[in-house]
Amino acid sequence: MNKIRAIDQPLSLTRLAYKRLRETILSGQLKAGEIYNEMALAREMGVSRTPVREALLELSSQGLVTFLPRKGVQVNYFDDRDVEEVFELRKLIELAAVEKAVVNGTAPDWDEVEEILQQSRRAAGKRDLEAFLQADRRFHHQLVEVSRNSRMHSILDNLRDLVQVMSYEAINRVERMDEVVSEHDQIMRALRAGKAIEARDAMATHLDRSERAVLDQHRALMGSSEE
Amino acid sequence: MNKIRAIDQPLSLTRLAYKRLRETILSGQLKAGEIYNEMALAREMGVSRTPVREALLELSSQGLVTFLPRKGVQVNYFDDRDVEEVFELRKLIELAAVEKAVVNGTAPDWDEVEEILQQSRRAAGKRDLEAFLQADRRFHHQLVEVSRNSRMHSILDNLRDLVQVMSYEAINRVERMDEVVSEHDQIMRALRAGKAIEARDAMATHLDRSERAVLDQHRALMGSSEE
DNA sequence: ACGGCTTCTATTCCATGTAATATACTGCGT
DNA sequence: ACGCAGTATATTACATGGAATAGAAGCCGT
Repeated sequence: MNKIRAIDQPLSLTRLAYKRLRETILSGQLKAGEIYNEMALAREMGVSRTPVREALLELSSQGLVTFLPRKGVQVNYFDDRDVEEVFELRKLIELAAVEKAVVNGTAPDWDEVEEILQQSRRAAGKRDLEAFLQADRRFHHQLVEVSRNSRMHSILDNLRDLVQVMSYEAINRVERMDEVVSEHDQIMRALRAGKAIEARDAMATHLDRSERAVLDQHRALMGSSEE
Repeated sequence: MNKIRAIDQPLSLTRLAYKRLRETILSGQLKAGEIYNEMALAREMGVSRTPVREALLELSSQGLVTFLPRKGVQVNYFDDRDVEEVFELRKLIELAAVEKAVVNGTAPDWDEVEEILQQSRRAAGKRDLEAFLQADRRFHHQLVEVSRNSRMHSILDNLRDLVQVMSYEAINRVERMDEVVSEHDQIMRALRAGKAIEARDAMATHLDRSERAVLDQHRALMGSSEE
């Protein structure tokens, strides 16, 4: 052990504030485009301004909020161009990841992914959006996991956050949940069969469809989110 | 204009502290592995602890420093695995970027890149490391620029920072400077000729060689940077 | 001499105070 | 009624104060 990686910072108010703020943004409780102020946020969570500000700083460098100098902190909103940029990156990373996964993956890895797939299938059956999103996230997460590149991993996590705020309710359409499950299934089958090209193609199809779903929703809401 | 992007934050002490700290790290003035403390850094640059801390927070989320809870802030050091991770990502991004560049690039774009190449050639001739690094950076920067994905851009900037601290003096070997110029030349020629595959291959070769140069230097210094 | 306990110190982490500033509002003059 | 100036207010950006804690150093007993 000659390397000190990000040490556990078990409970720090900054860390806590970060987690809570991120969740409230991802869940849509803090609305995109709205401007909030540090003091109010701090009061609401019962800590001082400092840890809240530090948490917001981190969220800012992840592209979730923007500091508006003497006005407050704005939860970012996204246009079509943003969606395209994010999905372009996801394709780069995740397509490469599945190809690597075919080489690196072992049976236990596949069993793990299979288990996650089961969870998302159950969640889709119960129409449990929260659980579904979580399982969906873990599925993609796990595939990048086997490619063993921690930086790729954290970039992807960030991109997933962006996708989630870009489209909190896009996936809510019931058909899409089932579609996603079946698309994941196809990826999984190709992976187990060791077919790199097929796996890659299946992932590409999946990401393209997800992108389209997000874009369609954006268009549907057009005009309502203008400032 | 319906989109407020990162507003200019013209002069803020935090921004200023960030720039200065980043530069001192990239230039090796703050040494990898060493632990510094906020107050001393703040005193040295004549501001209070707050802006310095906020700057360090940002550097931390970019992976340049690590907060060690009651000890100080450590400038990150990197092992072979880190080098591999970073270059794996660079390849993903930059190879895709050159392919897109062939499609998107216009004559003015190529002229701009050519101009940058000239600068790096001159810098290499004069053995001016500082100027060379800057031109080298601009070269890669410009190629990603034409792919018009701002997020890809900022990720690449971050990766370049990491490469620079991983190997401040690696490129110092005079042969490598000349090699780099010639490798860039080859990429450039393929781009102008509109040959996507060749451009991609040339970039792949370039990145592979750069990675090797960094790894070689790491191996050469083996043992001296152990803690 | 050495191990364990205690004290001290350095440093972050969090809280709060202060000043600058952009925006909104109010009132007056025309 | 409308525009403009002046003022008030809300909010950050920055500074500083206070508390907790991890690690080092010293001390005592054996």
